[in-house]
Amino acid sequence: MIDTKKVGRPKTFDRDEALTKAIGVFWKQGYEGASMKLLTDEMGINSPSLYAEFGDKHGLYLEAINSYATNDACTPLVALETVPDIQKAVRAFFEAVVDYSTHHDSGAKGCFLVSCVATSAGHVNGTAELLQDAITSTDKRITARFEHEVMVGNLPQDFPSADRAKLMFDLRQGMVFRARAGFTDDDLAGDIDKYVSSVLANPES
Amino acid sequence: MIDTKKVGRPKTFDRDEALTKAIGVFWKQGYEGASMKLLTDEMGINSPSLYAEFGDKHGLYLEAINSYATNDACTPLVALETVPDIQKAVRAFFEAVVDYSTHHDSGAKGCFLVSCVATSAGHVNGTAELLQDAITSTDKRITARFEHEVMVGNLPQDFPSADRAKLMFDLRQGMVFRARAGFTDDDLAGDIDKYVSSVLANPES
DNA sequence: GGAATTTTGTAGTGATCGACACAAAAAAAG
DNA sequence: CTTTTTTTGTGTCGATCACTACAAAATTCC
Repeated sequence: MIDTKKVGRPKTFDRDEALTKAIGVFWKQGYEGASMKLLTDEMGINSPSLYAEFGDKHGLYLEAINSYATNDACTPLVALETVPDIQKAVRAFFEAVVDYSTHHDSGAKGCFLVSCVATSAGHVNGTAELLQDAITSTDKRITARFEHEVMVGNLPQDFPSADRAKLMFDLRQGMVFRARAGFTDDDLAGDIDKYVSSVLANPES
Repeated sequence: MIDTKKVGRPKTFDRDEALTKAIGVFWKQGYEGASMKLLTDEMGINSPSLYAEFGDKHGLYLEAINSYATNDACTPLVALETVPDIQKAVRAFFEAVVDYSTHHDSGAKGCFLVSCVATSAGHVNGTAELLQDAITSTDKRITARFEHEVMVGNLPQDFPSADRAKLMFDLRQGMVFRARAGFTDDDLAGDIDKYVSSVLANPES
């Protein structure tokens, strides 16, 4: 019953597709730099449709952040959580980060949260809170994977899961920052080996 | 002969002070979010003075980036380069990062380059290049300090100076990102110990 | 088929954007 | 004191900003 018929003229756009397009515009242009004209042109709808669907530009922005945080931003996390071997899993995480920060479909470089939302956290209502949530939940998901590996004996008992999770996520911000500045996937790929080693290194006595 | 008398009505503002104020506005609001009204109000000058001094908004922005890159952004680097003991030097670097990303005079959080310029790198001419330069030169300065310590025997001969420099700088981006999202100095200070250890850890066999 | 409902596209709204024209003001030069 | 030079403050430019009023179009309901 998903595509239930409704009274009235049917919409000519898909909500999620339009939201995805909006993310790309915000990502490239920033919040204020993403004008309504740029947004509606890229989303393929007229502005009255946008306002009827998302309220206003600010509402669209918050929805874009939520959508990104629960989709795009998660692909490296999914890689980390699904690859069986922990060493390969951490590698897969960084590889996914490098890949989408240099080759995203929208053409934008870096990370939407780091390269756009972080800026708006200084002055756009509600964005700092969403950022904090995204960071905290990511820390926890990475930590959970490490703790699981400790429990099954693939990482030492004294492995500091929470600390290394933060280290791993913070290293990611550095990589996507470089990607935003114009470094290529080849530039960044060279760092992955060392970063995997540092993340999984045995705790020093 | 610095304060040489010149013909004509004297300026009522100091160029560097005005530029510092402008950095604060861009940092908090982003490039497009920093309107001429916000800028001139904060800088304490009228717009014709701003245009006479900096050309236009874009010119002011590029000068702000250069000024920041050669002043504020360098205080952690100076700490790293001046503290004799390498362990304490790396710690001082991170402590400086935490301090100014959570308590900058302007009231802005995070890092101007990461939280504002990185966003504009997607669409404002000339900014991506300045970012790349800042990243590359910082990598080199950190590397130089490590190489020196290797030479004098305070770090092992096989210490991967360039790799650890990148790791250290990338970790920094993660910390300032957290600061921008609203994490406090206390939140971030707890990570410093572990990050120093990871940066200076002996290479694994 | 006609009424009801919803979305569409057109064409704007006042407000604010970045940028500037112009003349008064304030200094040195002659 | 007059001239020259430079900066100041006021006022405003056309363009673009986010946003919306309105009527035609497209569907279901009865």
